[in-house]
Amino acid sequence: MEEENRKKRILVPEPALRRMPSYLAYIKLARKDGMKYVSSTHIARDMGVDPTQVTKDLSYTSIVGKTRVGYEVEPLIDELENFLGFRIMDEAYLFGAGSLGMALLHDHGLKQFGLKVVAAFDVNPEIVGKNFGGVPVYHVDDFLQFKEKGIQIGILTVPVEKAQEVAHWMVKGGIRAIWNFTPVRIKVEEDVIVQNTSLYAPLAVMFNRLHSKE
Amino acid sequence: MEEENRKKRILVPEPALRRMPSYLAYIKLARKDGMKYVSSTHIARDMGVDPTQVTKDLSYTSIVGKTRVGYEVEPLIDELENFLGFRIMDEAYLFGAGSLGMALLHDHGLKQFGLKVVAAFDVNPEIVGKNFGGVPVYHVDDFLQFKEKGIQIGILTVPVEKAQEVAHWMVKGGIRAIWNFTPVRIKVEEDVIVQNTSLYAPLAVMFNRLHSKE
DNA sequence: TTTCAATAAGGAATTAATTCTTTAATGGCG
DNA sequence: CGCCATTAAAGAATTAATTCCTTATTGAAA
Ligand SMILES: NC(=O)c1ccc[n+]([C@@H]2O[C@H](COP(=O)([O-])OP(=O)(O)OC[C@H]3O[C@@H](n4cnc5c(N)ncnc54)[C@H](O)[C@@H]3O)[C@@H](O)[C@H]2O)c1
Ligand SMILES: NC(=O)c1ccc[n+]([C@@H]2O[C@H](COP(=O)([O-])OP(=O)(O)OC[C@H]3O[C@@H](n4cnc5c(N)ncnc54)[C@H](O)[C@@H]3O)[C@@H](O)[C@H]2O)c1
Repeated sequence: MEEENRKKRILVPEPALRRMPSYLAYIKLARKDGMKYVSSTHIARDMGVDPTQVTKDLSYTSIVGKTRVGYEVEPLIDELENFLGFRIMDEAYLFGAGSLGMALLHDHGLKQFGLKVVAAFDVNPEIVGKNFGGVPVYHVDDFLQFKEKGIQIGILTVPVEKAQEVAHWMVKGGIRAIWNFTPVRIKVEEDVIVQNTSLYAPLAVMFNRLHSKE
Repeated sequence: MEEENRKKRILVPEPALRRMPSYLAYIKLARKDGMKYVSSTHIARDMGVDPTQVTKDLSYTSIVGKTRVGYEVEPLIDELENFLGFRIMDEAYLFGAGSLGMALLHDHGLKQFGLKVVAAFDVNPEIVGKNFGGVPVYHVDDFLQFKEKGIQIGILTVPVEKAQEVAHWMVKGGIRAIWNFTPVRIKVEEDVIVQNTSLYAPLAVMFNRLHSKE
């Protein structure tokens, strides 16, 4: 029983987690409009989703709503940001400081969501040794020396044909969670977390839906 | 019966569609390595997914595999690209030519996936009237004049507080599919396709999984 | 030639996610 | 004060997605 609990802990469903930032964004807009309470009904109506889904999603957090009025805006924002991990600043390494990697390096938004890139790794001699927005770029071969720093998150923005190899290297150097921007899915040890962010995957869905309308 | 068919046509599951580009990327790598055949077993092993899922996903296309050897690489790439709509060039308008919008405007990758941005719309007088990489920027107020062009796809990269309003405007001007990059979900007519691409949503999942490991 | 291991593919079973239903609470209105 | 409409929340029912199971096929090895 206990073993089961440890292995198959009840996780928050991934679809719910992925929707939560959209609630957060909505509620922040509501705050800007001076609203004190928001209800799942209103959230749902404005976002075009099912109201019980909003309720259920929010119930995974420790937020409790008030019957007849909904959720109090300020505490809801606090709780959501905490729950989603946007309030604790996690440090991360970036692998592959090319056009996408550089964009992320300069992206102010990341910090707002609790992620701070503290170093980048690349192979290109033109950028290794330099600094970009205060973030130093090292040669990827030297990465293992950074293992003791204990940083757990790695952003993968290398060319697709290097993705698997670099992912392996990342794990070897202590990375436990990989934010993968390459179009391929990488194979890593089972306990390493991978989140794929394929920019173009939504296009496949969009085209399919659009074209299947005749 | 027929009515039911029209309304609730059997669609390819969205999760399957979202995975397909990753198969495509993988198979292109295989081709580069000179492989003539790939099997779902190998794809699955290398990508760390279930082999029957690969088979089932590919079965939504018209591809047929060969027992004992797998799928022929060249036809599989052709069929996948066609099926995903990456071979037909769709034209699109971009709304909000800010930092993200500009990046997409200059993104060479888009064309590779069958999307061509032919015009952008903004309100900023500093960029309205100018050209960026051959793409003219018009004032968003003038958008309705473009309706007759019949372009169906719109990319939404305006500030979050303008998202709903601009989305409405897009639909009014004939847009039938919105690629939404803002963190909020927008509400539009039921027959308008929306694909949300929230860059930071995967972070929520990653943090949750990482932190729930104690 | 025969056997065997690897495979696709269809359908069944299972699991996950969403939507529906019911209940209880309560603020606002008459 | 008493009703009513609105809401959260828990659990049931439904639907969607994934994984498992079975079958038939076939290239390669013995
Ligand atoms: N550019 C985009 O808009 C975009 C969008 C979506 C996805 N992607 C994906 O992101 C990845 C990177 O794209 P990009 O456009 O930035 O490519 P890029 O070529 O501009 O950048 C890749 C970087 O990785 C570095 N690199 C190569 N081998 C390396 C190694 N072994 N270790 C560390 N670094 C290494 C290169 O030196 C380069 O700086 C690709 O897989 C691409 O498919 C890019
Ligand atoms: N920059 C990023 O890396 C990033 C990443 C993920 C998501 N986003 C989201 O994408 C959106 C845009 O981000 P950004 O960083 O490019 O912002 P930005 O402020 O740089 O750009 C927004 C652009 O929209 C224009 N605009 C404003 N009102 C408009 C209107 N009514 N019609 C047309 N255009 C209008 C502005 O003039 C500006 O050019 C935001 O919602 C943001 O949350 C941005």
